[in-house]
Formats: sequence, C-alpha cells, structure tokens
Amino acid sequence: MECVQGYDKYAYEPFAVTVDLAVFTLREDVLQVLLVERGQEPYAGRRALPGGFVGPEESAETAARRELAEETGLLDVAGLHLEQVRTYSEPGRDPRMRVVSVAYAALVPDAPQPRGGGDAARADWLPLVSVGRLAFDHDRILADAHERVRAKLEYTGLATAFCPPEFTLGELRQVYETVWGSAVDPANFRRKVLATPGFVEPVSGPPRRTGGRGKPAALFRAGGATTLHPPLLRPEGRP
Amino acid sequence: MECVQGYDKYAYEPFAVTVDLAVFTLREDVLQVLLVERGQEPYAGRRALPGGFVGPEESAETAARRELAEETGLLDVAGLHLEQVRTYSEPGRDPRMRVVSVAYAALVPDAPQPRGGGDAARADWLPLVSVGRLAFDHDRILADAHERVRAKLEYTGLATAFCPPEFTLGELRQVYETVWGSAVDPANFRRKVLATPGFVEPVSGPPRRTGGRGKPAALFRAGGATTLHPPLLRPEGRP
DNA sequence: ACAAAAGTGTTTTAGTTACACCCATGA
DNA sequence: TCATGGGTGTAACTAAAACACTTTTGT
Repeated sequence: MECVQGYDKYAYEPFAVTVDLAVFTLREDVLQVLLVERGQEPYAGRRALPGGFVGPEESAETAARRELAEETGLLDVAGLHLEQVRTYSEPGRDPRMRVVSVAYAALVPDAPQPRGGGDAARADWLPLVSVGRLAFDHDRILADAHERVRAKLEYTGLATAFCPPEFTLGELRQVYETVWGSAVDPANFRRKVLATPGFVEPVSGPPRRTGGRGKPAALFRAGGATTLHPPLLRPEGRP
Repeated sequence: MECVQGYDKYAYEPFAVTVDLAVFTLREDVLQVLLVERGQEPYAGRRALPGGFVGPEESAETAARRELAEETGLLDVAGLHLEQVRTYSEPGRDPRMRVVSVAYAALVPDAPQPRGGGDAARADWLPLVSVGRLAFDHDRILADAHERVRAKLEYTGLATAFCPPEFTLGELRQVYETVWGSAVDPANFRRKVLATPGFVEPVSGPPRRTGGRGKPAALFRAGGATTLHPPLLRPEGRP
C-alpha cells in the first residue's frame, strides 16, 4: 500500500479479517482436532474450525489466542504453541461477504473437554481420520495445518507441545508415531533425542512414572531448542 | 467467523488488506531485492517493499502477481515462483489506518531493469546486504522472506527459479552459495543434484556453454520435482 | 604453459538401521 | 513367571565430506 498516492478508507467494500484455528491434541493415541458445529446457514449443521473476527485493537495472533482460550477453556493459553499457517483470501470463500482469514495451528497437551464457550456452538474433539467435509474451505485449511504440524515435528522440538510438562521418552515417541502414522524404533529414537542438545532435559528428581506395566521411565522436560540438528526424519520421507 | 450469530459488514472499522512483495534476484553473484522509494509521509524517502491493495474481486495471490508484473515489467509472470510467507496484522503497523498485509516472496531469474510502473515510485534492485532500514515493518517482512527462501532451497527445487531456462550445474551451485552465503563443494554438489530424481534434466543437444574460462559445462533444465529427497542441507545447519 | 572450471574417483567419517540383550515392574 | 516397556550395546549399512586427479577451455 506504500505506492498509493492518496487513498480513502472506504474506497473499497470492507474486508472482514478473521482467524481460523486448527487445534490438535492427542487422545488415546489418536490425533484429534477441535471442531464446532455450525448452527445456521451457510453450511448449517456442518462442522467447521473454530475462529472469529480479529478485533479493531488486536493482532491476528492475539485474536487467535483469545479464541483458543474461549473454545478450549484452557487457562494457560499464553504458553501454548500457536503457529501461523497461511492466509486464505479467495473472493468466494464465504458467500456472505469478503472474508480474509488467517489460519493458525495450535498444539495442546492433554485434552480437556471443551466447553461451548462464548458465542460458539458445541465444540468437540474429533479424530482427524473421521473428519468429514467441513464448512467453507476448512478442509483445505485443516489439511494445510496438519501437513505443517507433521513437517514441523521433523526439524523442531514441537512434539513436546503435545506432552504434559514432564514426560517420558516413550510418551514423546508416541507423539511422533501418532502424528506420522508409522512406528519408530524406541532405542534409536532415544539416542537421537538425547543426542540433540536442547531438545529435552532430564528432570533432576529420582521420580519415575509409567504409562502401563513396564519398567518405570525417567522423566524429561522440554528443552529450549527450537530447531533440531540433525532433523528427526520420518521413515517414509515426505509423502 | 463461523460462530458469530449475526453480524454487520460495517460493525468494525474497515480493515484494509494489502500484499507486500519481497522479490529476489541474483545479479553479479549477489542476492538483490526489489525496493521502491516512498514519496510521501509516513516514511517519506525511506525504501519499502513494493505492494498494493487487494482488489474486491482478487485473491491475495492474484493481487501479488499483478503487483509483481507492474513493478518488474516482466511479461511471463504466470510462470514465476510466488510464495506466501506470512501475514502481518499488528494494529499499529501503519499509522494511517488498520492494514493487514499478506507477504509474498518471489524469485526471478535474470534482473530486468525495473520500470517504475503504475503508481509506484522508482523501483530498484538493491543488494540485500546494503539494505538499510525500511519503512513500516518491512525490515521484519524482508528478513522473514529471506529466511524462507534460504530454507526452501534445502528441501525444494526452488533454486532453479533463479536460473535461466537452461543452466549449468555451476550456475545452479552459485545460487546456493549466494543465498546461503557459504561455499559448496562442486563435486559433491553435482552428485547430489544428479542423484535427486526430477531436480534437473539434461538438455539433449550437445551444446555447451561457459561462464568464464574453464571447461564448457553441460546444460540442464529444471525438473518437475518440488520436494527433494534427500534434502540438500546447507553446511552450517539452520542458524 | 598456466589458470580456471568441469567432471570423475576414492578414502574417510558420521549417522542411521536393525537387531540382540538386560532391567524393572504389573498382573 | 511371563508379558511389557525402559534402557544399553553393537555390527552392518549408507550417505555425506574431503580431497586428489583428469579434462577442456581462455589467456
């Protein structure tokens, strides 16, 4: 807009700017996504990604974080990983008016039952595999967000965002296996993770914990590393 | 916006939606970026990324491609690589009004002298290293776009977008060395590129060409591959 | 003849895979 | 005690880095 000599705020039909959220969690070793059910037209009865308008004094990220808190009921939304995926601006994507939407992907550790907070219709976790057709272009948005998360696990420490504050390496490995949909060798996984500086750090206390009935495992915290060297490549490359 | 019961197009102060372009090229083995000089306040005299409003019937990408054609004077803009980088929406980023901007990175092969087309002030190529402070938040946008391009070279065949239709492997290697800012072993580079299916394909004709005074090199075309397996990692990891 | 770049070959090294094996716990 | 998952060790394989070497041009 720098090249415009003079302009008028109201020269164009106004654009609405919204955020749409693809909120992922892991429940029972299944990747799930938070969806709302639309109450009215268009797409009444269809599921959609939660989202909302960006307020006059907000950035898109602030709006996304606010929506995330409203939809999930989580309290410590400040610490959650929120990542801008893409912006969708096709003229016809919302039949009612011109809407430009900034999409975000969020990763939350456990899965609190969502409250249909604020103005939202029912919000529910749904396994990603059983998501049918969504409203608007949300199929595309969800697919883009999913691919982004899958790729990010390879070269960032993002997987820890799915885990509670303290976790075992088995739990962390589960994250990769679930998101990638393929098995990972426990021994090699352990070595790679521990060999990557800043990925995880051991919890000092001698406490131990187990998910099932094996040997108790050591606990770790997320480290400060954002990018991994070398990356943790998934078995099949990028399909 | 799916959760809003009823809404009014004019409920909020209107948002303006714009695109900003970081157009990169390689001139004399230096990475250069296309910048315009602002004529009036705010930031009069400062350089800025070219860009403009998204029209009522356009998508952001369409608007970006249109601006690209206007600013560079290139004719075959349809084939150029254009990539959405991020969307910037901080409330104060333009002092005049609320502007949400979708940033794109573009890679163009040779460097035609830009015409100050359309409503743009003078547009000029400037080496990336000698870019001073830009208007608005364009420093940040340019940095994000640069990092995106650097990273994309690793795992996509994007580098060929900087090259003419037919190029030698030495020229292609120059692209990597210039964008990454570090030397690449010619022998190993050649092997990696040729071992990656779909990255480049040999030009059938026996013609040869040389940039300087060495042995003439074989010519290649860009292959159809978008993602590289394995990735072509830069020496220093990801700084 | 010499420098410079293309292209080929080879050695060395690092990383990954695919296992075998022991340990600690719940049922 | 047996199944289960945690944790360690190790040999085989594979990709990459480093570098020597030949080829073909311009000067």
